[in-house]
Amino acid sequence: MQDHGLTVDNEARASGRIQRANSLAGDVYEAIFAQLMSLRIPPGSRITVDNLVREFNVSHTPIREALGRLEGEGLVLKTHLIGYRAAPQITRRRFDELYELRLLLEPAAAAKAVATLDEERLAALQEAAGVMARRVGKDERLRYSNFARQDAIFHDKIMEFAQNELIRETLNHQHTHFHIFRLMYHSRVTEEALDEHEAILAAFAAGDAGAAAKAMRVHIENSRDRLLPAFE
Amino acid sequence: MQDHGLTVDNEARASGRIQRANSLAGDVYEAIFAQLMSLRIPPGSRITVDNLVREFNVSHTPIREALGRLEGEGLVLKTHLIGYRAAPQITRRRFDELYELRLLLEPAAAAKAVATLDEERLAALQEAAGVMARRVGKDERLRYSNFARQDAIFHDKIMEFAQNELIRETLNHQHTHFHIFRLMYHSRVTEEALDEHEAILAAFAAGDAGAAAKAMRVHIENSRDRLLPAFE
DNA sequence: CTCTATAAAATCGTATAGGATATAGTATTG
DNA sequence: CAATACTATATCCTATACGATTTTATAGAG
Repeated sequence: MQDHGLTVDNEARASGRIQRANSLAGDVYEAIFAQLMSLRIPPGSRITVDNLVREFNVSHTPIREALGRLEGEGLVLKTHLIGYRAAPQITRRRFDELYELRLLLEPAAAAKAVATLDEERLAALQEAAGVMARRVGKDERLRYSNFARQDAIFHDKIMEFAQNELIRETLNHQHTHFHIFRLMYHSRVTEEALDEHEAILAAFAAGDAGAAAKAMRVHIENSRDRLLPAFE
Repeated sequence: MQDHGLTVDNEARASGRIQRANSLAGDVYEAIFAQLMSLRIPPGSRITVDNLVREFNVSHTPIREALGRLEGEGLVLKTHLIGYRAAPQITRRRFDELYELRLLLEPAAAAKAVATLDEERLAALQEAAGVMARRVGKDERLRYSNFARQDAIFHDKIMEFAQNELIRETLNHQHTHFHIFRLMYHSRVTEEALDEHEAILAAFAAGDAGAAAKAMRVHIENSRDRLLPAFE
């Protein structure tokens, strides 16, 4: 048994659960994915198999398989006899397209989610909205990172309640690219974003589908406008 | 040089174009993809690496890489120590979700496309609408296959004119799954579908965005209802 | 005859070595 | 100094071996 730096699941073995350890290829996939999401591999940079072989202490085979999978997800590009590289940073055009997509899907989802809400779900949304974490600011960078994560959860929870897994997956997939973009130009936490989340919550609490859709639309449009300066 | 059965590009060599032959992994990917799309590998069936090794006369490495890519695209699933298998047939739930997604995106795209139309584009749509090929029926199965292809082109062209590549890619990606579903329960060509295409065309020709959106919505809803019996 | 347990076969996952080709940098030559 | 040739590096692909796991076949017990 070789010692590669990837996470191993000892818990599964210990707790008598079904023993189906992850494949090495799967672990490698997650490791590279994490590096892409954390910008340790910046957009557009080259990714060589040999470097990963040295870094993870793992053979070529699982690495190629993992890179293939990342290619299929569009997070990594491949050129024959050149090699792999991280997907380039999002363009202005792509940015606009993404927000157009979000505006078509998320307000409708918000409206649809209203019908499925109960006490418990509302509470879950309330927590995810990040209203609590509002004034926990010390390290600006860390604070932003928390905000980004909570924002993602909030939107995803709404998608979950809207009961369309396909749309939810589609948006989550796009979110990975968006996440990287947002980290590159990591801004500060905007109080407005939290206010907008509260506005959406209020519409949910009131059970007003139309208001929920509108609040979501306003939120997304404002979000877009807040990020737009990154392209200048 | 080994002799595997995969397509090689002699044209590139002949025509003095930039010489960048596909990688073997790329060829293998396309070969497997084609087999999935043509049902030679039916939904849910196992895909063993060794079988592909024998079939293509290619070593493990490029095959694993190609399978990884297909996994990333969701066309193939992998279970550790069990192996790969083709993605299962679409469920009723997924079917509904897909049509909900289409209804959110395609009518809006149709409306948006209207503004970009000119003579040339209208003609392209007219051709793709399949009005011409209406009465070219002999072999029912072949005829349906033609219809399916033309239908896909028609919808994609509209997405192209709507100028949102992200949405276009998203729908195209889903279409691969849909295509497989439709082939499994391959029905007959419905004259109604062609009528609906003409209705969309008429709205386009009139430059009426609202009517285009509505015609598209009606078309998608009818398409859904026509396929629904497959689940009973 | 059915069920269980063991053994054999098939498949997957991993690792390693090496040949072929393309790119890039360096050195040599005109 | 410029152009060409060569070397080093990196990549892709192949081949092969072996361990681990699952599946299948077979034999024995109830």
